Amino acid sequence: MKQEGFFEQVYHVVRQIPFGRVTSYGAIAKYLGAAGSARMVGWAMNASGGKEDVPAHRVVNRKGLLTGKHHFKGTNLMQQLLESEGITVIENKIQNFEQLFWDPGAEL
DNA sequence: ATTCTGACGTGGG
DNA sequence: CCCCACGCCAGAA
Repeated sequence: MKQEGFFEQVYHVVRQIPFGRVTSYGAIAKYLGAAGSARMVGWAMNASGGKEDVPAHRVVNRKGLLTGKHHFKGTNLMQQLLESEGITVIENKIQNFEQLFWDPGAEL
C-alpha cells in the first residue's frame, strides 16, 4: 500500500512543524531520504498550494529567505502568516532564523 | 521515449 | 555576506 506520491511525504513532515517555527526544504528532503533533491520538496509544496493543512509559509530556503512568497495568493501573504506566529520577517528574510529553525531529523 | 522546468543545496571564489 | 556554476530528481508536455 503506499503509492504515496512524493508530495504526501512532504506534507506529512510540514504538517508537524510547530507553531512559530520554521524549517528548510533541505531539512525535509533529508528527512525523507531525498537529500540533495530539495527542489522536489519545494515543488511538492507548489502542488500543495491548495492544501491548508500544509503550512508552506513555515518552509523557507536555507538562508531563511521567503523564496516561495511569490507563489502564494498575495505577495505579502506568506510574511503576514509568519509574523502572525510571532516571527519577524525583514526584506523577505526571517530574523533569528537559526533560532526558529526546526529540524525534523533532529527533533522528530 | 525525450526535453524542460523548478518554492534548493553545496562548493569555490 | 554576495555571486557563479553544477547537481539533484520527480512530474508535466
